Amino acid sequence: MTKTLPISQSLRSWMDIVMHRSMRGWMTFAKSTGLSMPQFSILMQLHHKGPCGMSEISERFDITAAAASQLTEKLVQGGYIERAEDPNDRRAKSIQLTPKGRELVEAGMTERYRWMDELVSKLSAEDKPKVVEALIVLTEAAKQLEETT
Amino acid sequence: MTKTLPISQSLRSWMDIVMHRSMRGWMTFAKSTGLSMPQFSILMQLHHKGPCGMSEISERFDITAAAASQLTEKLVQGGYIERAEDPNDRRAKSIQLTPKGRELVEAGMTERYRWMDELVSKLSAEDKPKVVEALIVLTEAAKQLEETT
DNA sequence: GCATAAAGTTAAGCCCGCTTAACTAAAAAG
DNA sequence: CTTTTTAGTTAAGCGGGCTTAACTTTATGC
Repeated sequence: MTKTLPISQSLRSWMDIVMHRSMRGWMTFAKSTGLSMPQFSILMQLHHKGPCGMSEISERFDITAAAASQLTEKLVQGGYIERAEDPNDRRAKSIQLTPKGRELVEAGMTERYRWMDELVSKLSAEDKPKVVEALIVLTEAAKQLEETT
Repeated sequence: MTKTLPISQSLRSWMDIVMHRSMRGWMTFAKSTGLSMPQFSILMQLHHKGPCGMSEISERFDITAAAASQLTEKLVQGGYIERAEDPNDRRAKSIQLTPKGRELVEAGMTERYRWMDELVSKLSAEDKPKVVEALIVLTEAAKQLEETT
């Protein structure tokens, strides 16, 4: 009867606990840097997807071009990103992280990873390989889903 | 040499992809409700931890009592929460979700769960039991970690 | 080549979250 | 019973994000 405890339920439990934890950690870190969440989110986006133009920022975050421009301006003045001219289209600007920006993002990730490492340390030796296997499967599935979206 | 692909790395990959996805989903939903993120976060907190007083809000979100008071005031006016007097301590107010508030939170969760269900549908029949097992192990470990913190 | 569209920027104005400071009311301490 | 502490509210003011509107500059369509 409980042979296969519903998989979706186990996923939900896991995600609930993890999201709660990570979300708070993320916001706390963002606040500690003195950056607002929108600003921090832009840095994260640049880290994940690499350099991009203004228009992509406004699309991604669903804000007007004006808002994107103003947000990035503050990040430029903070020294976290730089605006370069796109040689192919001189209207466009290529936005990318500066070393300082990259450093900050990585510090945030490190913080998040610390919790994960503590989590791993709670696992028994025999559980670990199983967990690794499952995580790889899940990650693969998630990537597939990203592509189709 | 690659016998045990580092477990922490597989966890990180998984978390990276999942956080990115969920975070965006969460903010998008919050925005669609017309509530700000701080407001929405308070509703989520109430849902997870149940009714609480003002002081707990300000502690949790690391804001002053004044800020907490103003934020909740807006949620009260929106009809999402209600402030009741604590009979034991007439200074204190017990804040809790109204049906409307609960509905909204649950709609948000449903949205998040939809993605997970799609994910599950990508898994092969033979992978599922393994994944369930691993998730249970991970959830257990995470709970242990919560307690000690 | 000229009109139109596209990529960004700038400024004015709005709402919001947050803080400090001054306050009310109830509980605890003495 | 008075003093002090605790829980919460209110108001003034700051800075931030966002929007609209007006503008500049570069690319494209015909």
